[in-house]
Amino acid sequence: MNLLEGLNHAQREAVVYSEGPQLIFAGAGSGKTRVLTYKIAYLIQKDLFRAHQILAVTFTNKAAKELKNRVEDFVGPLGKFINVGTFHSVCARILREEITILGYTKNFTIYDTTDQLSIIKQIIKNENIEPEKVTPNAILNKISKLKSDNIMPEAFVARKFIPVEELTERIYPFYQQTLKRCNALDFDDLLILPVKIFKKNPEILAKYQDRFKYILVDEYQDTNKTQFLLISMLSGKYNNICVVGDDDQSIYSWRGADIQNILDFEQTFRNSKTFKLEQNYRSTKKIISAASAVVQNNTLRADKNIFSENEEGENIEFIDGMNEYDEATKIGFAIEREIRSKKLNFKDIAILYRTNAQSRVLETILNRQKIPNAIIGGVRFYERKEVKDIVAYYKFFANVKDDESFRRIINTPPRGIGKKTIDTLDDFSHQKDINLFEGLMSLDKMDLTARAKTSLENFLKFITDYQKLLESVSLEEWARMMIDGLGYFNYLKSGDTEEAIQRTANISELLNAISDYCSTTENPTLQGYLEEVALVSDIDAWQDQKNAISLMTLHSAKGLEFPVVFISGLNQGLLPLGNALDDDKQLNEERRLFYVGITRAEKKLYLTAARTRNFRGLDSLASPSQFLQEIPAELICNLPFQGSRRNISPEFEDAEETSSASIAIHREYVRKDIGHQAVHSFQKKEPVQQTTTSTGKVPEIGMRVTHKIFGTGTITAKVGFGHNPKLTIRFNSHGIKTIFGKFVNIID
DNA sequence: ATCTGCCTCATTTTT
DNA sequence: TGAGGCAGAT
Repeated sequence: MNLLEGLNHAQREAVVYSEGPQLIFAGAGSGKTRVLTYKIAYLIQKDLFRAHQILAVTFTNKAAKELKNRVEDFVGPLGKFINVGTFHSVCARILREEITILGYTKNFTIYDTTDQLSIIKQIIKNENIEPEKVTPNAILNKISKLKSDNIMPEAFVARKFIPVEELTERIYPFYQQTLKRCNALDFDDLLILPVKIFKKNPEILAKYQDRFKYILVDEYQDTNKTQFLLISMLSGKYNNICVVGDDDQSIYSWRGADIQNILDFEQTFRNSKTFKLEQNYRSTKKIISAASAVVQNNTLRADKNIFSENEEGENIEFIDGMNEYDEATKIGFAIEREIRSKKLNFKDIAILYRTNAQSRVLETILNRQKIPNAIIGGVRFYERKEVKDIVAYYKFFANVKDDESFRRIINTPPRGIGKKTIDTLDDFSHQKDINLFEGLMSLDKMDLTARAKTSLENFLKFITDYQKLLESVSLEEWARMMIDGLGYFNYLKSGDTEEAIQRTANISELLNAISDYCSTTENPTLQGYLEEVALVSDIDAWQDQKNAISLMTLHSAKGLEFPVVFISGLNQGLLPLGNALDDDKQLNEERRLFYVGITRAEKKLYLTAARTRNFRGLDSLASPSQFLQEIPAELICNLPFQGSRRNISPEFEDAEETSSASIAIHREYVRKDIGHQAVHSFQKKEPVQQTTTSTGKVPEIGMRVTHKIFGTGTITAKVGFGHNPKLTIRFNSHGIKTIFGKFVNIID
């Protein structure tokens, strides 16, 4: 088969070029994956490189798998020898071979964010550091940021009088030591340690330069400095590197991605050649026009002109809800209409949002409307308590130096080892600078009660027994036997409560996943399984064959496409997100995120917003996103809030009153789960009850009041004057609400 | 040692 | 709103 058929001119040029560094600017929907696949197949077919000499780095494991399969379609079984993976998984593979040179062992553990945070908190405690209103989270973010810039503790100097930096300077060295003592790596270590090894050991670098003679990197706009160093080192000898990306789709600067990597490519890699794919095959003309118009508002972007020769298409549709429930309900109705009129399947439709928290309301309402839906992300399977417990055991068996897992399992299920005993062990180990498990080995030297000692000895025996067992039975069998030996099912109260049933089911699910792993992997190991678990992304776990509406964040949607797309929550403060509002750089990134969202849509795009939203239990006014204005009016129907309504005007305040009252009523329905009808009647805009008559008194802070729905409460804040100011009220049984004065009665 | 309930606090996106 | 931390009860 001729590989070059079915490619346009620009795509063909990009595929065929193979004389050195190559940058492909690939606009959204321009056939990027196609070019990557064809290019790899071309390199192999033309015998320019052997399959195993090619390294392709993708953004998700799912994309890696797809790429591999598609290459195999062209070049046959040979294709499975190409090296494909995410930066993190490729690096993990390198480290499994080379890490001993840094003093770690090959069975290292990969720590997740919870583990990282826990370490920071312990350091703060152990070193008696006064956290002066800097959260552990802020420190962790700072450390991660440093690591993505390839700055290790010894190279970091804090700027004076910047508390986060000063604290980080103190904590970072301890943090890194702790990881090493635990034989554990965080996500950033996976990238930074190979760089460290390559720098110090040219012979090891040379080995990998010869192993990976041709390197391709997808989504290059989202690489950070460490990733850049990695690929420039690896490609340093043969200079065969091809990167693909789109600066307009850079959405990961918050985790260190540096858009400069792609913008500077031509200067950094000498004799490079740049290609541009500008024709979009995915979306209608109207969608592309809207996307271009929006992104044009950004500064600092490479010059490009994306166009579509597809049909004109339908207008973009704006939907306006009273509140987020109303917004979701209207999305549901629109989905039904789309499916009926265009004979679509549920899986042809996606709802995108800025934050995971938004999925809850959408899910509730869609379920009520009986629209099958699947949430990607949110509370992940491996984050659930029972699953984390068991996985912590597995992690500990794979690497007994893993103190974080040790802490988690030492008394779960409860075996009589309490806080005091653990503190003793902790102090002992900390003083001797050894792992908790090593400390446990010399428990005779500790000052403990006989009872505590026995409990610890039993635990130790359990561990050694099952360590031995692991050597004599298959991983799959062992995984189950270990859980049985623990009595974990009993601990879950083998029983009838809804919760226990769910948790037991999750453990079974976990065992299934292990069976799956064992039967699809050539040489299954505990450590290999754990690595897979640590590096799966939400999208990797997505079962796209299922016929359901997909709900996911805009970030997760990168690289995907759907005939019909809803972008929800187009409110100021949400998209763009709150603190991006006064920072131009961040605002640019939010806009790119919106751009990514728009360009996921093939045929029809809906943009939705709500007039009020509940934030942390507080109903508050929401104004439409500034991005809506950036879409040319002729491309969109029902654009609201035009003219004077942009700013909060008296007219607008009225709207708020009615809606906050209806929200209260609505929410009460939801609470009582009268649900279905409630939502529909809400839809029909039942007249709002203008209930209470004013008592004649002016509400003041500290007064007790009653409300028709929320009962009694106390006024804690007031905005405005007279009989009808905006009040913040702490209700006895409904928490804090913001309500207008005329809806409450003052108690004498 | 373990459990319960109250209080406080909050950035959001993910490997 | 909801998770996590902590004090006090069992």
